[in-house]
Amino acid sequence: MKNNRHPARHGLLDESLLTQMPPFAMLRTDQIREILDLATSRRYEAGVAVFEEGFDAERFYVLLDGHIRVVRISEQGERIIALHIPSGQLFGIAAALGHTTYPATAIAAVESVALSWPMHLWPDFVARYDGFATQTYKTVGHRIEEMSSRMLELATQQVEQRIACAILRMINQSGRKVDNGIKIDFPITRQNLSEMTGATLHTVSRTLSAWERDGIIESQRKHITVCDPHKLVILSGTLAPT
Amino acid sequence: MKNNRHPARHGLLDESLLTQMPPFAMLRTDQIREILDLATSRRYEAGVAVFEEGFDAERFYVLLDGHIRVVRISEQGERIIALHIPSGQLFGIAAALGHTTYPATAIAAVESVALSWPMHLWPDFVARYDGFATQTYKTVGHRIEEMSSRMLELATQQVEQRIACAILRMINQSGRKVDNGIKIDFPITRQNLSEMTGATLHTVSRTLSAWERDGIIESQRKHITVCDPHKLVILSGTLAPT
DNA sequence: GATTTTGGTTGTGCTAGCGCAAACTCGCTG
DNA sequence: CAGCGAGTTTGCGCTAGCACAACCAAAATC
Repeated sequence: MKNNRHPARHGLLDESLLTQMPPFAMLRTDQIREILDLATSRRYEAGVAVFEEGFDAERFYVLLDGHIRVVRISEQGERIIALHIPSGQLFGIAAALGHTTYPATAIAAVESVALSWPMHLWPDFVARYDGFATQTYKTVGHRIEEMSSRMLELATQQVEQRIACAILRMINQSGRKVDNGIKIDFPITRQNLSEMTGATLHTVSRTLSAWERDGIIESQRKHITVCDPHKLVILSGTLAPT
Repeated sequence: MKNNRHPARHGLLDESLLTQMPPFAMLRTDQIREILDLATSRRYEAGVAVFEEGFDAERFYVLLDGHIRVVRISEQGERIIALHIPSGQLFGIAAALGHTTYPATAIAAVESVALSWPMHLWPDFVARYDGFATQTYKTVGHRIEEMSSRMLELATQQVEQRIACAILRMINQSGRKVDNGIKIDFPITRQNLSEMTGATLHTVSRTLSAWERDGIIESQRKHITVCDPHKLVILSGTLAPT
């Protein structure tokens, strides 16, 4: 997934890009060709917003490479990370759920590449491509489940457990095996982690320091490697993060 | 909505029952007749579970009358209320989002009546009845938005603000105008409110007592009337509850 | 390679809200 | 109508985690 970082400008997109992606997995090559011909491809620098909360939901996206953070901001300016989107998934599909504007902001966590289509093609996609709707709604289902689990955590768990859950979740979704453990393969700062757990970055930092002392994790700046996942699960209160 | 509490056993259901409900609003009478003929109607006592987390998602439901609480329980036995379903809405539609089991428990908050259909009819409904899918996914969209707002609250707001948000939300969704203000038209205990906000029932009780002293609300056991919604909005930090 | 920026660590109060405990009040049931 | 159970109120001490603050270190920029 990390290769081929600049897949193409229009017309040069390779069919194989979409074949592994759930929403398109069961389509024939010629169908994928059609879809690609309608797509706009764009690269986003790390930190750049793909779309912003409140703006007209004109397009829907599929992430080809990279990682997206879905973010909401409270009136007091506090930020939370509602969701992480790994590559291969659809995002910005709010309009398919009846919204006219994006209900959250999508920010590239690393340099990312996404295809997008104007929203008016959505009904065509659903009608024409078998399994597209099903796969999409499955994705929605997962995200709902994840959100409800996170609500449960926020409402009932201590900060330390919430941090553990957040890390386990990221490992499950985007962990890469490395020699000394499993590494989260996109950058996360303590600040980010605090925005995922509703804690302060200070508390997060203290907690991670303690875990590092105990050999549970290793962390470089912006990167975390879990050496002892099992201990983390214990700490998390085993809410079996989704 | 409060009349006709025992709409019927099979075969005696009245078409008019469904015409005001969004998912069926744009259907012809004969289509509604078809749908009703396939439905099972059942009454649920207050406190009874319509379905439970983890069980096979065999049926989907529409609430004709009453109120449903969607509940999740943590491993430590802590409960949270993820959602309130007012009458007229679909619920238990997890299978349409790719789940094979219900991801949460649905409990009747008051004596309630719901229709249900076996899940295998879902694809037919979507295919045959125009607008059914659209309306359904709109509902899903609202619930996602509500959940994400609540995550934002849980992560960033103080307990008092969260309680204010929770009450405002219920008022918007199911407030009934009464002489001294607006009343939430289903029973809520302090315990319930604590399960919605991730606070203890003690703190909730204290907060409501203070508000009652200040004339913002009036409360009887299991019932809350908001006398001064504006003050509550101020207290809520105006996250514009969804 | 000096400087600035961004991210991380750590220490020290302080307080919101929890945990525990006790008592009180409706409304129901036998 | 006594007794019970469910819901509520209130007091008190304690602590998890926040706020504030100062400092450190990697990495980007010039």
